[in-house]
Amino acid sequence: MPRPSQPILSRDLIFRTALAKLDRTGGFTIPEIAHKLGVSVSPLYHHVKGRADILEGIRGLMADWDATTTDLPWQEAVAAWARNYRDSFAKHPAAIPALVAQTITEQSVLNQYESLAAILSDAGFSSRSVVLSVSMIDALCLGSALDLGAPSTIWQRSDEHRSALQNAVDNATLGDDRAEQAFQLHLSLIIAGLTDLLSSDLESETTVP
Amino acid sequence: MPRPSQPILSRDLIFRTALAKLDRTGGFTIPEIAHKLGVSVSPLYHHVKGRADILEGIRGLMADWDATTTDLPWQEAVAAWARNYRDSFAKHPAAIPALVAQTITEQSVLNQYESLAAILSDAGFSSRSVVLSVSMIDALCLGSALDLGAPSTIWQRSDEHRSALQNAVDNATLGDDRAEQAFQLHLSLIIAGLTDLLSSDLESETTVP
DNA sequence: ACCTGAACACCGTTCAAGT
DNA sequence: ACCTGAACACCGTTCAAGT
Repeated sequence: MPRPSQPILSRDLIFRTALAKLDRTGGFTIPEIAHKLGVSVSPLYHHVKGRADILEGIRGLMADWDATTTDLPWQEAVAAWARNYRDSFAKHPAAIPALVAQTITEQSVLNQYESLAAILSDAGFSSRSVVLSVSMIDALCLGSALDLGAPSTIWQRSDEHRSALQNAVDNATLGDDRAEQAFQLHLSLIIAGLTDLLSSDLESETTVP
Repeated sequence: MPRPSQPILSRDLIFRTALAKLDRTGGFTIPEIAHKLGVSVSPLYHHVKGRADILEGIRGLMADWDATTTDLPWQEAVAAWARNYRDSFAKHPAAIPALVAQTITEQSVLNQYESLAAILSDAGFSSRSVVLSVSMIDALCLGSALDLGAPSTIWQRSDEHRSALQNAVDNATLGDDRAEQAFQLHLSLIIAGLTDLLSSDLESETTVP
């Protein structure tokens, strides 16, 4: 059974296979991927540097979003950015813990942060406000992503003993929408905060006539 | 060299040793802990169920906070809760990725969430508002903790090419305080949002006279 | 009860050797 | 260039056997 002369492997194929395994089983292993692709383990290392490289490739797959929807008011642009980032995680919740443990090197993702900073900067935010805003939006998206990827056991009802939290969960009738609605509200609070930041930035600018 | 009849090992000792290694090197291994404690590997399993058990033990050590500072207005109680939770992570940034990947089973931590829900519930928040509020505060603390534990590479200056984000970071003069100040502002925004939630909860209550 | 030493079934990674 | 097969240095976990 000779191998086809067409190359079997590619970085993209390896990344997609790993992401699929991650989605289905919550983890992946180099031997698993090799087996799935019908090759032995070592040729994989001809295409990727190692496990960390594969994880960064997966990050790139997930964050591959459509376009920088420009020409929007900054509030909407920031909201779209955050929603997009969170949704890219939401589609692959099982991948989140693995990604979150690893430093971002994937250029496309770094570019996304850059474009967020540009949106704010162009809107007139001071340097300090840009840094604080990006930090908060980053925490929002990562925190919400974790809530999706490994939701706290606190949200699952245990009939052991009545508690304030359990009662709230039972009565809230939010169901599966809990994480989504919390994200939406959280995002709107941050945008309101950014609006205030911008106002005081513009005020102190006029102080220097 | 006979072993002392005094027991050498204990769950607490194992947890502390593992946390110390985690703090120093960013990871730990069962053989490493055994070696550090001067025993072989297997007796560890006489005290802990396995690696996951050790991680939960570490979570318990970290979250072991002083007291439920009651008798505070709910805004301050919530702020103290969040600060306490975040700070407990901040002291052990290297442990965060490992903890965040694992479901919480440690009872003391679950109790903390419970006490947060009780604060809100007692203050008059509706069930829905309690669930949304706890979700947001959870995301805030976890997101900020990750920012501390594995800060994005975006915050490190690379002289490659000028960018909106790099310029902002260079000019912001926030330095090491970036994560701290972002957390503080973020927290105040959420508390402002909770205040609004409570207002509408109380309004709709009076609608039913 | 608490320990030792050895074993098991895995990892990720590398390397000589084939076509 | 791309693959095979085997090896290496590790893991986490278990178990018979000692005291």
